[in-house]
Amino acid sequence: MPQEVSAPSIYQWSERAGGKPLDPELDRLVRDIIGKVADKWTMLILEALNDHGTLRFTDVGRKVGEISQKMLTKTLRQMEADGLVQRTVHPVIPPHVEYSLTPMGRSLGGAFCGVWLWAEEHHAAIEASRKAFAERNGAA
Amino acid sequence: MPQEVSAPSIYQWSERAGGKPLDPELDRLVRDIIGKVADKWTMLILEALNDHGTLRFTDVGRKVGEISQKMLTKTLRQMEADGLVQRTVHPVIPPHVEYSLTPMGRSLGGAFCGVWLWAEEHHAAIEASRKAFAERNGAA
DNA sequence: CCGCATACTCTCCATCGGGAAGTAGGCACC
DNA sequence: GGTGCCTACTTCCCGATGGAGAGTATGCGG
Repeated sequence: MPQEVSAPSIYQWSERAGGKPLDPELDRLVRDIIGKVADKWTMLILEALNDHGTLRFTDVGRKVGEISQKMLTKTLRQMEADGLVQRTVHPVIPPHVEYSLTPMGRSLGGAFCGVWLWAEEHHAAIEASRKAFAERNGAA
Repeated sequence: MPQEVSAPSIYQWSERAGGKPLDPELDRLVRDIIGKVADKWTMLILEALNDHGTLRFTDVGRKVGEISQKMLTKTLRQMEADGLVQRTVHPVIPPHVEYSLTPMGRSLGGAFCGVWLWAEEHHAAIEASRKAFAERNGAA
């Protein structure tokens, strides 16, 4: 896939950021962050922890619903690395680990709020669009 | 992974939606939508089309940067099905296909604006957190 | 005839996620 | 003593997905 190596990417960002040009390295970093956090599981976990405060591993899974232990582990670990959640390990057996949002995690949850609202407002339109698309394309 | 079958999921949504209870079927639909749109490529394509208006297939790819033809095709198709983009086919050879945002696509782009801003504001903190996490965990 | 353009489609292969089960180790109960 | 329970992961098998690269159709121009 051909790729522009000139300013358009910088132009994009400068528009959104109100005129502040960003260098390609920062551009890559922001994309990496988006690639990590703009993710269904991250969003659901942010919501679960935002709603309930501090939760243990299995409780996070319960609140999120329908997530494999593997994805839960993976996502929580990424979020911990990114500084979105705080993981507190108690030195006991059985293991006792708690997760809670950091202030940065909470602010990301706030940023995603509009997206959740958008999905709720537009679900009917999307469903209708999908139906029309399927009919136009003779899907099974 | 155990899963709660009772009200908590409804409780979550009702909080965000300001008291409006949602049924499990709607819950599932909203999650499906989030799973489809809360996605790096969708976000980047939304931005590219928002910035540049109408673009041809290869131009979308150029503006987005570093995306495989396969992912570009797949994502555009999903967005078309969801009603986020309009795909206009001209009956010519070589093929001439244009993509542009629908009003709904534009509104989703607006909803994601806060997330982009968040990533730009917090990239340094995330980078620092990742570094500290790597040191704490003896990563290679 | 050959090369070019475009918007996909296809192939090979590496990576990732789902589903299910395994693991460690203290505690309670029989 | 043996067994089961608990928790937070880790591991295994296998199908799904994405990356890289090339192929495809077809009219036009040199």
